[in-house]
Amino acid sequence: MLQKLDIITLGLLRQGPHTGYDVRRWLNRYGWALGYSAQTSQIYRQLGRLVERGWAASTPDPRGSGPDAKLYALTEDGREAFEAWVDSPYQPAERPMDPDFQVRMYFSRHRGPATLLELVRMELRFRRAQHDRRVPLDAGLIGTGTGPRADSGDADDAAWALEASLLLESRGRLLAATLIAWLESAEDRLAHLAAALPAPSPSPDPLPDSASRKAETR
Amino acid sequence: MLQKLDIITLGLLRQGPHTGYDVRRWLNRYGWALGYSAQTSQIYRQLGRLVERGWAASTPDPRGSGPDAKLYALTEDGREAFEAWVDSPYQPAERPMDPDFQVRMYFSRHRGPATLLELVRMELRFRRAQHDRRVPLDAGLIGTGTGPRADSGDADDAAWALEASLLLESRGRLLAATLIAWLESAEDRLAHLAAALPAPSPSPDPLPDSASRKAETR
DNA sequence: CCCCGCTATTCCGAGAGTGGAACGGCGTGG
DNA sequence: CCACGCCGTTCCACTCTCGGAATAGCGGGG
Repeated sequence: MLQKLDIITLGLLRQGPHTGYDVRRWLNRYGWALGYSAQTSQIYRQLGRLVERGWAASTPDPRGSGPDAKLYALTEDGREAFEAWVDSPYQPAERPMDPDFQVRMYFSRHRGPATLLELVRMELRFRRAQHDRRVPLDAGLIGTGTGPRADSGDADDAAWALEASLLLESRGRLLAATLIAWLESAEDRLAHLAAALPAPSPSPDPLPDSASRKAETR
Repeated sequence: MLQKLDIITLGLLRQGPHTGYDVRRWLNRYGWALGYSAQTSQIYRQLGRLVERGWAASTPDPRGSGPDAKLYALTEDGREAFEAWVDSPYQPAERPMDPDFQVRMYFSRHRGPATLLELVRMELRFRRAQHDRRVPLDAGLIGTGTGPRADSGDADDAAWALEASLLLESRGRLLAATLIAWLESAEDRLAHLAAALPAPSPSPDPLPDSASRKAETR
């Protein structure tokens, strides 16, 4: 199975040849929107893996300063593997905040609104069902039966512990509700767009180039 | 350094002896509030690690059905290691949705509101700063300069790609804003509670027992 | 003049996590 | 009676990820 970093590297290389450093810069800057980040070492390892699998090839690219850069470009196999992934079935992740969905959405967008609409709908269905299944935390705190409590502190402590847990639980519920709300509005938007332009076609877009360098948002 | 699962197992065992299955059940049920989940195999491995380090000891506990269960209990060293972690400095994670904060909050709650208040404030400061540093995604899509664009599709495609990216970006911003809002309200709440009860004291609380079994919320 | 930050890549050990599968006995509902 | 779900543990082969350090040359600011 293809991992997140597989997709990200393939997806970025699909837009044209890039160096490991380009990928790193892109991730440091925009990774937040995907909820993903990666160590430098990992990125280069990943690019190495792509070459091993024959999905990318690197050509040396001399730079004015420092060591030569390696420009990685997708091979035909790589392109095929990537497109095969886009067509592969999507299974929403258990953890709602995992990058899976965002990665899928970002790197499937060249297929047009209809594809994304389907994706969003699948995610929405899954998250709604998941949301309904949630068991309140306090049940885990209070306990409903058998075990005779060992040594519960005074009532104040128990009350405080419950309070704290409920606070934390509210975080989860709030974020889940927000996520669902966003999915709903995205569904709306995409439905309109899909109706407007029915024909999809692939097109590349660039990574941030060195001209717009500055802070790497670390 | 202690990992999340280290903390979770230590924190749960601190409340009294439990089997690997108990931990698994707890995680499946309530892990969502922490944004964390783990494979069964991993839990047992983790418990084994605790024993290796001398932080827990297991005693066989014959059950009516199936194989004997192993009841894991914290040792004195384990308790110390756990409390040392509670006192250790907290460094917010890069990725806002990583379980780090929630784990910290949940398993520090026995220290009382003041501790959590400090924790929440640290997290809040960090997330606000991070939020301000975000670079809009479209800058990464449009590109500002040097590289001559290879073959950009027609304007429609570019417009659509931007549209899709902005949609995804709005998800990130919305969730970040929601998270910050929650942190603010939590700060409020904790400030009140801390003012009300100044004296902290540790107290245990139970895992969900078998009486309240039912669905494991998968 | 010196230090810092940016570009750019490489290497490595350790262990965390994935994604199953296997086994067995009990109780329950159909 | 049979199937299924619950309880409970174990094992495995990877693969991914973490974290840090090392190297190097250039340019700019103080």
